[in-house]
Amino acid sequence: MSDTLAKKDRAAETRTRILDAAASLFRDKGYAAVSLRGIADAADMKAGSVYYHFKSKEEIVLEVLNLGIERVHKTVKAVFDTGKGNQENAALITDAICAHLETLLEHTDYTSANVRIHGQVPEAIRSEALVVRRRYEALWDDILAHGKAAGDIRQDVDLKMFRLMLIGSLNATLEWFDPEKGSARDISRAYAAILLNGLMDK
Amino acid sequence: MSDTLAKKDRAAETRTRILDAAASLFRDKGYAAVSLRGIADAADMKAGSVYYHFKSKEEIVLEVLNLGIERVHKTVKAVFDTGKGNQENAALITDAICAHLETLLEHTDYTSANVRIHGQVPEAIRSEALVVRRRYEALWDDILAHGKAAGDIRQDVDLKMFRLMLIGSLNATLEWFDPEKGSARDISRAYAAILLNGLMDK
DNA sequence: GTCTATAGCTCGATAGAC
DNA sequence: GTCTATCGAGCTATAGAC
Repeated sequence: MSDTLAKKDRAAETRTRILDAAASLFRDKGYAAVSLRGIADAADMKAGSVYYHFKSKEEIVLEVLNLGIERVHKTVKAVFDTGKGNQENAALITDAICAHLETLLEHTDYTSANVRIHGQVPEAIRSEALVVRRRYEALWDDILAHGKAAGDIRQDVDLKMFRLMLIGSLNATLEWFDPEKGSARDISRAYAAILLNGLMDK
Repeated sequence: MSDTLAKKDRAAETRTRILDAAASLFRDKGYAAVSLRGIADAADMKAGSVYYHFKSKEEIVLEVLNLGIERVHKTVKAVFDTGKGNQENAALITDAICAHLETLLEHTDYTSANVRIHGQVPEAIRSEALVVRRRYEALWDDILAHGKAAGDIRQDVDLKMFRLMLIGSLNATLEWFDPEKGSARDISRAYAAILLNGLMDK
């Protein structure tokens, strides 16, 4: 049985190697510009072998997309679950922003691949990926509703639009982030300060 | 001579038809997924004929990219030049945000194609397009410096980072904007209110 | 200035040896 | 489970007729 387990582990390890290679390439080049031969090369295999683990390029990209969202969802949810009982809302939202941005910028090609290529994949894949994405958006709606219920958020702000703006602006950092010019944590703090308090002096 | 002019007009008109078709397709499908046959189809020609007007797909995309930035640059610059002598900075920045967002969301496929595919084109094209893009970023640096000099902007805000965040968050609206659920103008006003004053009640 | 035809590649995916 | 070999399709770009 340990023999069977070892085999399963090896198969899973190869699958992961393919997915890692695909996520990194999709992130850098977009969906259409990445070939299965390119993915296979980066995973140290021949193109034909990839089809033993996945039945199509679309199946690979769907799994990359969903893993990307699930990882950031998990980290932000942990922050919210831990803090919602005992933190000020400003601190709680700041921590959630940091969790999203640090995962995106530092921890995984999957999350950044998701941001970059979600709009480029075939319609059928995009609508499947939207199911998982919507669950993450709902988490942010909960976080913001929690703050509004406590009276800490301006009553005239449209929270659905704010959530779209928030996630969009965090994801847009991917296009210019350079770890040599400032850490993900510093940028996260600065973003939170602007989003919570604004640009203008008063 | 009017004969010569008419010929030039017709040639220019065909060029424009190709660029319009390309901008719209790039915006919808990304760079690599759009073929020259697709562009030619949308411009009512055969693929071979496109090469009379452009020497490669890369030449087409570079022109689309640059026209996109130049159009938004022109509208935002007009707002700044008109308002900087006689408007409050909060109103001036709000108007500039509206000008950028309304051009992006309503007025031209070129600007939205630029936002979507800038990160997908071959490196040589991207670095050429960056020259024009940097001029637009410098305009925003001027707008923000003008506000800071007047003492209307918090002294602790890093304006370079804010400019990156601002343009990134405006461009990100492309991914979710739906004209049936709210006009570009309403979204612009809401964005400006959040960016200038923040989310939290005080 | 636009057409047809095609050269020369690369693509996703499959078949079958090992 | 990974390999080699290949099919059929679609790609950019070019050549040459009209």
